[in-house]
Parts: sequence; C-alpha cells; structure tokens
Amino acid sequence: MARVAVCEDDPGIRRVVLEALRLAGHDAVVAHDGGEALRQFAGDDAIDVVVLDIGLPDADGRDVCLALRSAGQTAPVLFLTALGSVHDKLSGFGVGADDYLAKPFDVKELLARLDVLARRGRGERDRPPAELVLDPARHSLTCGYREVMLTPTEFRMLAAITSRPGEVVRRRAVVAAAWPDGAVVSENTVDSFVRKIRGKLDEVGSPVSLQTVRGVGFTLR
Amino acid sequence: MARVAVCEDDPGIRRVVLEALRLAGHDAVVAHDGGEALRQFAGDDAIDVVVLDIGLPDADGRDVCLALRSAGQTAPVLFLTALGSVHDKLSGFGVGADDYLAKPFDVKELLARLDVLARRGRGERDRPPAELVLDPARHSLTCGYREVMLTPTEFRMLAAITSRPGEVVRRRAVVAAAWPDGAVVSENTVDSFVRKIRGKLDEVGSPVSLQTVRGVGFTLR
DNA sequence: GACGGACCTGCACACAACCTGACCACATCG
DNA sequence: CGATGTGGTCAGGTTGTGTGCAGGTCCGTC
Repeated sequence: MARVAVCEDDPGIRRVVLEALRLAGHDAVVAHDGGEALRQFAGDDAIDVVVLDIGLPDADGRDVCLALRSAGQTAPVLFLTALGSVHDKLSGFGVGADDYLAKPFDVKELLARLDVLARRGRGERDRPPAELVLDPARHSLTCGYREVMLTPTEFRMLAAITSRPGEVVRRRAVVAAAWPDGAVVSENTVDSFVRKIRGKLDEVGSPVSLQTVRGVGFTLR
Repeated sequence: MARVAVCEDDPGIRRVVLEALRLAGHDAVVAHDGGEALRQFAGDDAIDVVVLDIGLPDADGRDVCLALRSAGQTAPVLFLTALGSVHDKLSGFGVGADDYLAKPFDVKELLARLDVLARRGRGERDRPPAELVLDPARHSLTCGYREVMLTPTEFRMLAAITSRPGEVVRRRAVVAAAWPDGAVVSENTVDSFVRKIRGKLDEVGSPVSLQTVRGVGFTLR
C-alpha cells in the first residue's frame, strides 16, 4: 500500500496502470499533462512515488521532474518512455530520476519497481527553498510576485541545479542536463549561462544565489 | 549468500548486475548516485561488499568511496569503470578500493570477484569518530551544525586520512590519493595542505585533530 | 647540549578557473 | 526584408587554489 502519483497522457496506458495499482492495493493520484502534474503533485507530501511519462503534450517529462524537485517534491520518480535510446535514459537520470521503464512494459515489472522505490521511503533529501518556483509549462522563474521568462537552455540548467538543493552540482552534470548527449560545449559557454541565470535570479529578487564551487561546480545558497 | 551494495547510474548495467546477484542468491542494496550511496550504505553494517561505479552523475566514485570509509563503512569496495587506463586503476586503489573491473565486463567474473571480497569478511578495521562527516555531494566538511567548504585537493587529502581512522596514513599514500598519478609534489606542499586542513577542522570545532606521526605520516585522533 | 633532520608557519607567486561585457551566427517571425 | 531573441564565442580582467620558499620550532641522536 503506497500513494502513487501518475502522469500519463495516453488514455490506454493510463487505464492499465491505474487498474494495476488499484488491484495491488495502492492509492493513485492522476494527472494528464505536465501542468496538472505540477499543480497536483508538487505540494502533496503523502506521495510515495511518482510515475512520469517523458513524452507529454505540454512539456518534456524531464522538465516536469526537475520542476517537481525544485518545488519540494522529494518522492522517487520513475520515468515511462517510448524512447529506448541510451541518451534518453541518461538524460532522464541526469535530472534526478530514480528509475526508468521503456514502453511497452510489463505491468508486473512496473509494480515491482514501484515497490522498490516506494520502500526507499521519503524524507531523505533536503527541502529546497520553496520561495523559488520553476514552471516548466511557462518556462519561467517565479519568486513571490516577480516572474522572469527563461530560455530553454537556461531553464534546463537552473532546473538541474535547483533539483539538488544544497548539493554541489558538477560542471559535467550541468552540461549533461542542459545539453543533448554528445554535444560539445566550451566551459565558457557554461559560464555565460551561469551569468545570465544569476542576472535573472537577481531580477526576481531571489533569496538564494547561484554560487560557484571552484574546481567542482555550482550550488544554490 | 552475501549482502551486496551496488551504486551504478546506468540503468542497463544496474539491471544486469542486480539480476545476476539475485540469481546467485545474494541480497542487494542499490543506489543510483553518490549521494544516495552515501546515505544508504554508510550506516549499513550488514553490507559485505560494495560495488561502485567511478563515473557517477553527481560525484566521482572514488570520492564516494573515500566518504564511505570516513563514515565508517568498512566493507571491501569493487570499482566499476569504463576507464581502463593504468592511472585510473591505481588511483582507484589509492583511495581504499579492494578490487577493480573495467566495463564491459563478464557478469560471471564480477560474481567471482565479489565472492572473494565478501569472504574476506568484515570487522577488520576500526570504527571512525562519527561526529565528523565528509560529504562528497556538498564537497564540505561538517561537524554538528558547522560546515566548511573544501577545495578539491583538501577534500581528497582529508578523505584519504579519514578513510583509515586510527591508522597512520603514510605521506606517500596521501600524495597518491590526493594527486594524479605521476605528479611531483614537494613534501612542503603536503605540509601546507595539512596546515590548511587543520585550520578547517578547527573552524568546525572538530573533536578530532590531524596529528603527525614523525617520520611516517598522519593520523586522526 | 650540540647537531641535523623532520615538521610548522607565514608569505608570496603563478596559473588555471572563473567572471564580465561585448560581439557574432543563426533562426524565427512580422 | 529588418527586428528580435537565443545560443555560443572571444578577449581581457579578477580571484582562488596550488605550490614552494625562507625561516623558525620541535624532537631524536650522539
């Protein structure tokens, strides 16, 4: 018995998954797209594990995952996806996912994996600063009443960093999260984006700042 | 039958390894990144052997190994890595690893090596003082509520020493752990870092101090 | 207690990592 | 076609880290 949050746009898969969860005695919360998932799942502390489709109609599931993390959702996330390539797997895990399942999948395997993730329990990660909100649907950064728009790259980069509050995110990890696999980006490009993001954090009057840890990476303080 | 802790970010490899362990009748604990590994494995006294990927998304596996050691985990560690160079092997062993396997590897070989390591048994090393925590994810040194950031070299050096609590770590071993293979560092440079680390230990009010054993090396008291 | 080596301390220097501001290529769109 | 916005590069300045020197202190040895 666990509380499982499911975000899946395909009605068929949604139905199968929900039915299986019900039969297994789990409590399910459902969302049909990224925006709804964020609204429903973000503040729900009772959720034990999240099932997230990568290919959503309104936003990339990975972005949704990052936004959930930065909104304080610490439950483990399992990704569902039709994409089976290595790159998609890696980039999925790069954003703070905990497990991964390629469609088509065996429902029993999904249940087994969910059990493992749910058993892992909550309360292991730190809470992020709740004042700062990243919205994947609007691609914006909000702090209180002030809001700025983020470019796609800025969003992915900042999301990768906010998803691990307090921890130092290595430059490599930042590149892995913000750029497609195999992309060659000069160190200087990363610096440029960090600068831009700092400007925007400043713009909304963020209480936290993006600090560099020399020789390692970046962290939020 | 042994309890095996596995930290691997690649879902494919993780799955293969876990499946093999299950078939061989072993009990597996799994982590997906360095931070999780530290949280899950550090306090688990039942672990017989640890399998650690060097290339993790959030931290270098070697740093994770050092942190595990300093957190009191005494089980033997086997490194998995895509890097097959001699340097990587050596630096892996320099941080207290017990065995090494390059990807791609034969699962049977992994099992055989794990058997050897697990049979070696536990309880050979002393327990460290639990008050002092080296966190590779935050790249920091914590004691109670006080925390200081460490530079990369400071971190590696301190980790090498804390990984063998009570034992005297020779100057050579310190150099091997904190600097890349073949690096030439004067004795004086080591002294300089020892001084800096002492300052930081003092800063957090550490109950233990970094003492020098004249003519041999350094130890934690 | 004189000596020498090992170690500590404070300091200064070099260089890589990083920041900054400006600029360019390219795509998109009215 | 120009206006706009985004991703990316570059040159030059700034800073922190790593490094080693010079001189002092400690400690074992004879």
